Amino acid sequence: MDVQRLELLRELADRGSVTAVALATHRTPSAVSQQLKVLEREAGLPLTQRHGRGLELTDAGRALARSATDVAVSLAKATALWDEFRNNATGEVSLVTFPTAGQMLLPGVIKNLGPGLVLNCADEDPELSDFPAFTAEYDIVLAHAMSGQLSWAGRGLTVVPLMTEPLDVGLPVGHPLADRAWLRPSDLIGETWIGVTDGYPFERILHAIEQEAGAHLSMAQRFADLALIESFVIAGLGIALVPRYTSGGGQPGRLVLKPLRGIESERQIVALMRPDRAERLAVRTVIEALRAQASQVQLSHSAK
Amino acid sequence: MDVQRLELLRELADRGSVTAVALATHRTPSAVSQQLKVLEREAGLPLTQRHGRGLELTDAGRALARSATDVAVSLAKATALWDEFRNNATGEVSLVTFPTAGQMLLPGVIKNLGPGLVLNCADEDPELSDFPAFTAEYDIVLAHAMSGQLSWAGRGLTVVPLMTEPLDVGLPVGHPLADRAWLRPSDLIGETWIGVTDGYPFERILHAIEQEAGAHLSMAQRFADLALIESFVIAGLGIALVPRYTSGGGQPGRLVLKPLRGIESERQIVALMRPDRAERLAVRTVIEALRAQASQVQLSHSAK
DNA sequence: TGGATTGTTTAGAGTGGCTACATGGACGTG
DNA sequence: CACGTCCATGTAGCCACTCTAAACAATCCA
Repeated sequence: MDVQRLELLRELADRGSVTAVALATHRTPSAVSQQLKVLEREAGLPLTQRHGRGLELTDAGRALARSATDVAVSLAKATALWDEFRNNATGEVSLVTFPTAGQMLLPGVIKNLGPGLVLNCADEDPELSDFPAFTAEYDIVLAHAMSGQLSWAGRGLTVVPLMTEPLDVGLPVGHPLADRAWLRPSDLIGETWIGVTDGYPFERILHAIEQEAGAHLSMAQRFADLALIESFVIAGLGIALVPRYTSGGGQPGRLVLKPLRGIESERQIVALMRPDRAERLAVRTVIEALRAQASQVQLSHSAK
Repeated sequence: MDVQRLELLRELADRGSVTAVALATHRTPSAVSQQLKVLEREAGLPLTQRHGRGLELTDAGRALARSATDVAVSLAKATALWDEFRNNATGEVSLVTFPTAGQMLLPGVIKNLGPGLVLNCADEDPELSDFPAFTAEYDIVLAHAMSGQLSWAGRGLTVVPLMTEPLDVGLPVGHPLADRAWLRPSDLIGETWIGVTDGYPFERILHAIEQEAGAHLSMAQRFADLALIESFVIAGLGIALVPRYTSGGGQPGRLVLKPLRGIESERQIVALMRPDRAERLAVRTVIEALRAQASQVQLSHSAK
């Protein structure tokens, strides 16, 4: 049972097509196909079956792919170990983030990384994105979800919580509610809202507000981009739910944030990784830096 | 980091010399040496160092070898998984035993194994043997030790307890103590003893008897072979400590066994394995058969 | 039906690990 | 102290394995 072949099977489980695996592993589809065939002959039972013009795993194939993850993890632990012996946390680490988390965390993280450790970042619109799917492509995936809503459970991914960020109600300066210390769901009925795009995690909170207050919120607009939402709020076109630490960056002093009481209103920001990648020393170093930066952000806000 | 090379390092840790590794892996020493060199270059730090005319591992090498075990284990789990899918517990399993355990367990085990599963057994005199060392050569090592005396701890081996066997006092028919239901250490002072060879596990019990009774036991002979000891006891030349389930096989009815009270007098029989080998389906099947046979032996004795 | 996409086959080329043999230290013994 | 032995390591060449390239087959969609 060759490890490389097992790895190929695992990639197939993650990516779903021979061509995708070939692309990801810098091989031709032919090579992948041949190796899978050899693996199947060794196993003595079919691991894949044709489905349309594509290929899918059998139950045996899926089970084997899952155990291939364990192999990859222990192998990654071994290489991490010898990286520690050389204390050599170098290499490239790739990361995707959704915009606000990137703006809040990444500059500080990159400044604090030692030489030889290169962090390649990209951002991806969270609106329609399936965060776990990105773990095939990137070492670290920054994701967010409402607390208690574990949208990435059960896929065998490593999840590292980085921080929880309160979601406040954003108001324009001079708004009637702007001199309150905090707001309750019932205060918010009758206001015009700038909402988020369907499927966006915040939506759940808005529903909770409606439920708690026993009335519907009138949703004037729906946007995905936070800066856009804020500019609407500042312009007096409505109020909106905004994350506390990442709002008002562009136009400070013109947006008032009020905490919500009566319902839990916060999002959790986590790092998602394939378990084997999570073991790499370079990756672990970046994760540590992310956690440090996150707690620093939280600290500096609670100090104010 | 190639798995095969890691495996070679692990073998080196277990066997201590390049030549031994080469012999065990059906390669020439040259091939082993070359691969270790490649591994060292990949690691970027020395993993071995010369010691006399031989070779020994550095700290880094040892650490890496240890993590190589984890890799081997997860790999073995993977192959066991697909053996389960084919429910194909076939192959060869090698086993060493000390004589009495073999006589007690192996015939029944071999009879109950399915076709295609070949169990190759050997016996090894336990007198001078370092049981853990045999795990390099055999898949399963049957070992015994006094309860509470874990002579094989801390080597990263898998230990499966099979049974605990009481050690009784063996007496010739007609001996003055032979009509007692059980014996205490103080009863045994003044008797002539047939002892075991130095270093044999039973010795500890004899010391415990001396300690408890506050007197020395007179040790007439010291033998390693149990059948020899028994024949001396039957001939009236002394009394001896004998394992309850495996004694009297040759000459039934001429040896009387009496349980000891007042000190714990039993040995524990266990199976020792390298953790990766323990995961193989064929090995696990044999272990299951051993446990079943062991509990059957215990049951049939307690029924009498 | 024709083009696009996806997996598989075949033949050929390159790489990497193995064997065989030779070399060079380290130990023990006469 | 020289000799044989034991052990690890170089060197050259061979073989096996896995990759690429290109043709092929099957399916989907327009």
